[in-house]
Amino acid sequence: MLDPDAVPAAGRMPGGTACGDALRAGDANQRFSRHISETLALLQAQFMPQRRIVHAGDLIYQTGERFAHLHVLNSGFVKVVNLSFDGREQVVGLKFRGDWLGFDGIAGGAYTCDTVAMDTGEVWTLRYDEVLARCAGQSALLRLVHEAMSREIARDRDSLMSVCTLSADARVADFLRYWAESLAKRGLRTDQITLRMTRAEIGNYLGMTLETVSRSLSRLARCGLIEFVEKGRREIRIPRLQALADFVQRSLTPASVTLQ
Amino acid sequence: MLDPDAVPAAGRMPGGTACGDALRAGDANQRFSRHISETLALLQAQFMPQRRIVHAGDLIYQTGERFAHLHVLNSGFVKVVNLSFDGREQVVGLKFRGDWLGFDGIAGGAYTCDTVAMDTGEVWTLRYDEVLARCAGQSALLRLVHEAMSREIARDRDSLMSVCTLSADARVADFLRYWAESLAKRGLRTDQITLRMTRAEIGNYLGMTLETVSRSLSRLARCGLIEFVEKGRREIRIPRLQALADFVQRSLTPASVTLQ
DNA sequence: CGCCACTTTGAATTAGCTCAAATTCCGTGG
DNA sequence: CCACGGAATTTGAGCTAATTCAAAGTGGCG
Repeated sequence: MLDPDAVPAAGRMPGGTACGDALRAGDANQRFSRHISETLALLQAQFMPQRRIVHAGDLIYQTGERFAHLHVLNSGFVKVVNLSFDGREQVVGLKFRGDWLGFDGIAGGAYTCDTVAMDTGEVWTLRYDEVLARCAGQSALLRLVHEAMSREIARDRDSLMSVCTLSADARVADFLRYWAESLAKRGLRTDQITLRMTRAEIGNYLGMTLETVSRSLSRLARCGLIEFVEKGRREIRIPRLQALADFVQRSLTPASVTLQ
Repeated sequence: MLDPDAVPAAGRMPGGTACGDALRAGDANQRFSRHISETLALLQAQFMPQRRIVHAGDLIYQTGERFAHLHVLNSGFVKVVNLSFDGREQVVGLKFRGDWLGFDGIAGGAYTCDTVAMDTGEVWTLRYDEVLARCAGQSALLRLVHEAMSREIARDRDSLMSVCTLSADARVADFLRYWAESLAKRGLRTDQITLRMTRAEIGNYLGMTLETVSRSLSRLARCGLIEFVEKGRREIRIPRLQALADFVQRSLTPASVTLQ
């Protein structure tokens, strides 16, 4: 039987204690949260963006649609879905408050994916030509846009690494960890998260079947890394976020400990 | 036994003939090739970039290194490798002439991956602050940089989709198709390509083992989709690029035809 | 209340992995 | 020029993680 508490602070930074890491992470999250708020404030002041309330299932933009606008998520959750012309659908990204949408359309003049709201939220829409024009005068804005694109590139690579190197259980654990971390960066609680996706969507995003997602979640719950909040299995408690991260680590050591 | 010629023009655009598609693709490639040349000319004129010759194995920049420069590949081939702190290595991208390197470093002030030359080539290095400064005055440059980032985002998503939705054989076929297409876009011949990567590197990039890559290549060769140019199995002939693309399509239809 | 979408779990199957051995290629030094 | 050694590749055989197929179970909502 696996004891998730056995390896409490799997050594990342040689000198750092688990507590120290947590504090530092907390600082970083606060900084990021402030960064988001400042970004939104700046955009609001500069652009008077068109605001739109979206509900679960609403399309924000669509593959093939002519690109003319960038969007910023002020609240809610969005999934990014790539469609191949042969009919494959692939969830390729998740977006949270403060994230930008639509960069994919810049190069070809048309969006290359669908973006779908997974919950009620507010999307701000900016004309790209206006963004470009103001970037010229305002280096702060320019930096901000570049940083957003850069983050997206780095995040996409992490996704690929996760899919390519982790087992199904570890991928699901890492997905939950990522989701919780994204909430933490926005100043939200992370001990309890509400998945806005079905098992099928999660599986699609992680490159596995919905049954495997379900089994992995059950295994993670069985050994106490997560708990299902009664009634509805979309609500998940994460008693110790670090334990999830540790599990991902352990799952790829040679002397691999597995869930049971 | 699979006959790859059985489905010569698997319907993509309803009204398009295979020939028409090829011509249109040819046009697009020429446009892109010109676009690259113009980009390089513009950068050369604007920045007098520092030029550096790299050889196979040379590191262009490294994970953790302070970010201050963007790079543009003037010639050669580069792989982008993500390193996780727990020691995993993941090839997350391939770069060709005209591609930019280093966007990942913008957000955090430090590069988040290694970039390694796979062949002799020339890298141009630009100071990021200088790029920013000139972007302010020159909308053409600004557009250009944004387009490069946008392309990278779109491409990364395609990678993820490929890994998540395709079988091993299809993934290898799609990898070869992508490589050939990248050459085509740069005005190079695509009927014969020299892989600059070992089976292990390809497998890492595609999320499979080196043995599986080898087996898939053998299968693709057995049914005539590719041919090994004698002496050394790095050189691969692709008699009909479209046949490779068709194979990827067919491999995911319900009535799936498989290699033998 | 009953339908429908989602989820869980089991059993059988399989694609891809691991381990192992043989082969080929290529650079190096005699 | 050829022999040697290490790295890369190929191929086979057995195994296993994840898939597929199937059958319940659960919850939300009209």
